[in-house]
Amino acid sequence: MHSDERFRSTTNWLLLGLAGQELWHLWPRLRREHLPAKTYLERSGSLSSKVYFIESGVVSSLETGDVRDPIEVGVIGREGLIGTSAIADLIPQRDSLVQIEGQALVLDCVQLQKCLSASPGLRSFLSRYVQAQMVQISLAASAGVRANVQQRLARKLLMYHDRVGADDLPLTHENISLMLGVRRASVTNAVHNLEAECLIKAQRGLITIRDRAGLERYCGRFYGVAETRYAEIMSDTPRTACVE
Amino acid sequence: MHSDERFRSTTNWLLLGLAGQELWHLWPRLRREHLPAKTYLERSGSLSSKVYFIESGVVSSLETGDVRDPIEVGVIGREGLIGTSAIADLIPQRDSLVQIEGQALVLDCVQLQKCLSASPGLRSFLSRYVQAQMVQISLAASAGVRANVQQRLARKLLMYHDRVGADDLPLTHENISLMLGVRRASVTNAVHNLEAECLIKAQRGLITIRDRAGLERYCGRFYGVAETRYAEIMSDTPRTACVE
DNA sequence: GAATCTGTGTACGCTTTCGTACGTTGAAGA
DNA sequence: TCTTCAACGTACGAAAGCGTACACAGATTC
Repeated sequence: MHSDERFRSTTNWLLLGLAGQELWHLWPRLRREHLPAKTYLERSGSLSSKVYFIESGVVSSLETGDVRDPIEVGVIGREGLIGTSAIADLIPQRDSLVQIEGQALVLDCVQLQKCLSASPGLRSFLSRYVQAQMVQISLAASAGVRANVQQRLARKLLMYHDRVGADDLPLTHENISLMLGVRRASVTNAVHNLEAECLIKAQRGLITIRDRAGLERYCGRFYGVAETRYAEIMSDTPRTACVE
Repeated sequence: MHSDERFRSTTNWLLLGLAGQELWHLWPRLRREHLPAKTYLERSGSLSSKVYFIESGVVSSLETGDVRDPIEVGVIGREGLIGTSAIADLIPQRDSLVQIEGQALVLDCVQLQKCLSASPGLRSFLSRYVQAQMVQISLAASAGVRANVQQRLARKLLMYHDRVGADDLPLTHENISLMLGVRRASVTNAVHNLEAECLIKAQRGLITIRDRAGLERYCGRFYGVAETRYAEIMSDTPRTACVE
């Protein structure tokens, strides 16, 4: 089973976190797929047939509201999956757009449903992930109202940094401005400010993280909570562990 | 079974939407409880032991982030329940504060878990409700970034109006300002503007809806989407119905 | 090498909202 | 009736961000 072991390696945290039994059901049905930048993995309101366990790259979850002016309410990478709506047997409620290319292990929705029925453990695990996503969206709402543009930029960069696992983030100001829901010029300005504090370095279409700790300090209370809660929620000590 | 029928009446939409079988499991374990204003039904990070199927009144879901300056990311009334985190066997991730008093049918979390295990239909039904909540939070994030104070006020009033089912909303400017994350003076101003357009009438601690359609128009794209999607999600035609 | 396009720098007046502060009024308690 | 207090009205300078516009530079295409 040596080659099998190699085959079964992944960088997706959810799959890594699954206990043997659940993974066994799932694994044979997964297919690896490349995720090119600027492609949609799902669109709000359109039936999607696949679920993506992200292994690398970054996908943003966009609230389109009434279609125009979408904003980024979530960021998903190797710690998560695209297609949570399929868990509840629903069509997607948000757009999922690949921001930074990568790859994913892909599962057919029908197969997912089968696995969920067969494995209560998987269902409860993914339910917890859904809650983790709610936390992220919720904190995005909070930051959107209370944080200024610089802080929101810093927050976004940190979230991307977490998921890319490298200091170079291929992002344009234009791109960022659309996600944050601000002017492109405001982003340029904010980037300059962060650069002036030596927290990042900006080149054409590329932002490099220079001082992560500094960025976190800059961001203050708007970064960290979601990450801590993700760890808590996805750790194998749910509710019952909190009871005395 | 005449008296039994009477006993089993409720105004909670979720319970009303449950098919007979699922409701039978649930009903004997429900106890009616009064929800006084300004009380917390659950707090982020603290173990909660109950789930509330709201029958009347309004509860707001607050993202506390790092504790100070909470903001309202969701509004729950007779169409929903408090305690979605318990479905995934997790502790609450947000605060739930009773804004307008009412009553609820209350279920113990342990009982809920039993019912969920016994009834897959219930589980899938409540999973869908969780998705509906995500939609609401997501749209709150969108509105928080893109809408101005007046629009956000209008949105909030409409959401409360939906849930109260009457035109009188007992809300103070102070109260609203905390939820929207703006100055109290900004709310006073926004209230005046809506009043000037004869959309509402404001008295001390009370806002009366005068022209709901007008409010919706004023609010534009920031109201309606969540409500439509709630209906879609909770209707008994999930995914499969969308496949040709 | 020229043309073109995408990404970035920058500026200016304008609007919204903020921070702060103080005055007024309605309602409830003494 | 008087007091007290929560709720509301209002004001003013400051700051953040917007809309718009135009110029420039690196990269790509022809």
